Amino acid sequence: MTDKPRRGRPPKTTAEDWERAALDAVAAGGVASVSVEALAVGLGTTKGSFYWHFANREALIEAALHRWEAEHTERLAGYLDTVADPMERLRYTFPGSLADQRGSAVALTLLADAEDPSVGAAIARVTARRVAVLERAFADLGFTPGQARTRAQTAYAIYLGTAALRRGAPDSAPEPDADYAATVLEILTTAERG
Amino acid sequence: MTDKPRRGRPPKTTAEDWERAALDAVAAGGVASVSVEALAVGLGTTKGSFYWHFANREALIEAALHRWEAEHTERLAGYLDTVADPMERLRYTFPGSLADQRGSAVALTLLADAEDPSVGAAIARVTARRVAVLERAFADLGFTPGQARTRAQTAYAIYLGTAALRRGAPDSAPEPDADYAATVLEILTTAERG
DNA sequence: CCTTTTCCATACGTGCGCGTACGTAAACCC
DNA sequence: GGGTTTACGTACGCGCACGTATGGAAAAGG
Repeated sequence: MTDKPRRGRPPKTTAEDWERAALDAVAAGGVASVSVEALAVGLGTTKGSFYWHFANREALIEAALHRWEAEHTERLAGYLDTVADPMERLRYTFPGSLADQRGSAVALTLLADAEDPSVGAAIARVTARRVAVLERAFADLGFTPGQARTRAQTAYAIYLGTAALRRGAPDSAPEPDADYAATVLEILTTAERG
Repeated sequence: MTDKPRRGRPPKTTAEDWERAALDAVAAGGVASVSVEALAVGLGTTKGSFYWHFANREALIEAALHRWEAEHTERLAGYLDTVADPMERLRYTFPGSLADQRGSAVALTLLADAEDPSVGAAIARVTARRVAVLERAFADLGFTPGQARTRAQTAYAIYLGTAALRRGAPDSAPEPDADYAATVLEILTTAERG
C-alpha cells in the first residue's frame, strides 16, 4: 500500500480537494449550488483540472456523497463500539451533533435535494442509520419500541430543525451553548409522570 | 368595494394565480425552482401573460411572499383571539401544523433560501412570530421564561425537522397520524420529575 | 535530451431561462 | 364600428454554466 512512485506533473489539486469543496458548497447552498466553475475559482484552478479528475458534475456529486457517507458511518461505528451506556451515548451524540453546524447543514440540504436519485439513496441510508442509533438508545433506556422510535424521530427532527433555524432565522434559533442541548436531552428522556 | 366594471379583455390568468403557483414551486423545490417559463406551462399560458402582471421574477417572489405572510398572520391572529387556555392552543397548533405538509414545506424551504434579502426578511418575521406564540403558551403553562423560550424553539425545530424528514427520507419519518403529534406534545409539556 | 505521462489552461459550442420588443385578440365605450 | 384599454402570444438577445477540444507545462524514464 505504499505510494507507487509518481510520474509526470505533480497535482496542484486532487480529487479530494474537489469533493470537499463540493461538500462545502452543499452545506452552503444545496446541491444546485455546486458549480464547477465556481469551485474552480475557489480552489484557484480551472475547469481543465476538474474534467481531468472527474467525468462530469454528476460524478463529482456522487463521489462527494460517497466520501461523506463513508466518513460518517466510519465515525459513527467507531464511536458506537466504545460506549455501552445508552444515556452516555445520547449525552455524547446530542450536544455534539447540535453544535456541529456544518454536519447538520449538510444533512439538511441533502434532505432537501433528495429528488436527485443518488442524493436520495445516500441520504436515506444515512438518515435511517442515525435514527436507528437513536432508537436503540431510547429502547435501551426502557422505552417501548413504539415510544423509542417516535422519540428517535423526534430527536432527529430537532437536530434538523435546529439547523434550519440557525441557517435561516438565527434570531429565533437557540444559542449554540450547552444549555440548549442539555434541555433537549432532558425533554427527550423524561417520561410522563406516572 | 364592489368590483368596478372591467374594461378590455377578461384575464385568463390573474396575478394571484401566478403567486399561488410560485408558492407551490417554492414548496416543491425552493425559490430557485420558481421559473417563469415553467410556471407558464403549468398555468397553460405564456411569458407574455407573466410580464403583463409582474415587472420581473423578483417581483413575483416578493408578491408571493407577501401573500403567504399576510394569509398566515391573519389566520394565526384570528385563532389566537379565540382561545385563552395555553394547553388548548398547543393542542390545536401542534397536531394541525405537523399534519400540514405544504405549510411546513414552505417554511422549511424559505429558511433554506434566506440569503435572498426579501426572503430572509419575511421568514425572519414569520418565524419570530410563530416562536413567540409557542413561547407564550409554554410560559402560560408555568415554565420559566428561559425554559419557555427553549421549549418553543425546540417545538418549532421539531415542526421544521419533521417536514425535512418527510420530504427527503419518508421511510425514517414519523407517520402523519395523530399519535406522533400527541407524543410530541406530551414530551414538550412534561416537566422533569421533581 | 527527448519522449512519455500527468496535469492544467484556454477557447469554443450548446442549452436553458430571464427579460424585451412587438404584434394580436377580446372586450368595452362612444 | 373605429378607437382604446386590457391581456396574451411569439421571437429574439443575452448571460451563465456545462461540457469538449486542444494545446502546453512540469516531472520521470530511457
